[in-house]
Amino acid sequence: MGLTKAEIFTDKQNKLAQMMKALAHPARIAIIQHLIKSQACVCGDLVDELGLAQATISQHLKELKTAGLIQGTIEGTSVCYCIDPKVWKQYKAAFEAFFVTFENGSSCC
Amino acid sequence: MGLTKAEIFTDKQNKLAQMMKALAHPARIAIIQHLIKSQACVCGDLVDELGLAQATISQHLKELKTAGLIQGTIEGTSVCYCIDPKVWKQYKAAFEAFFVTFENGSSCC
DNA sequence: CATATCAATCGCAATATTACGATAAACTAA
DNA sequence: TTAGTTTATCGTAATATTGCGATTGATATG
Repeated sequence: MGLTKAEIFTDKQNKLAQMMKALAHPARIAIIQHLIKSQACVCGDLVDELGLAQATISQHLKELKTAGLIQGTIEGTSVCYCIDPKVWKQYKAAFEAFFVTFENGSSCC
Repeated sequence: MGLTKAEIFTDKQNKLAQMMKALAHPARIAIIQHLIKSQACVCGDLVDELGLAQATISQHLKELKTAGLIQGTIEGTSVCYCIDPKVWKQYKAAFEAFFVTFENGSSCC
């Protein structure tokens, strides 16, 4: 079916899965890392950095924007992207909260 | 195309994206959480807990097993699943390492 | 042995994702 | 205005994911 049955899961489960999904592609990881590395705002040189077509990059940027992880401000003809620190912290906290639920456990089988 | 161009990204980027993907579905999140909650190993009652068909649960379990996050040992007619603490720690470390790359930053645009 | 139970796998249908060329929209500069 | 630059969007093709019914294989139990 390809259609996730979101209604049978909790809001938290759906949201966490959505967060994971936003980062579940190497291109989006690479975009985030590039935005972080180049301290200042980075515009369209992502196309040169990664080996993907402009349309593809734009699509990934859109997904990251929809996820809230990045912001884009128009600057002349180009657009300036950067991480949204607030959302970043939320992601970080959500991931930490998830991973902390299983600590120092030993496998039982 | 639907085919990720893995060869243009680094190993780390591909691996991290793969990890995210393994958890990028509410059913898999729910499975993990259920395994954690019920301290002891839980076998086939996942089908009763979540509202998904047996075949679907089995498929998600397989993906989690492929990701290394869970182990399954046969116990009579049923199978006993639990988290692999070693891999869990690796995931935790990888996610932390990723999120720590952007700290106390302020949005620049 | 026959039957019941549990989990994995197969096969299929519906939908989602990834990628890209082509085009459009917005702005700059000449 | 015209041409050039940059990014978004559209349309399309290839592939992946999700979900489930049906079947299979393995192991109990009568």
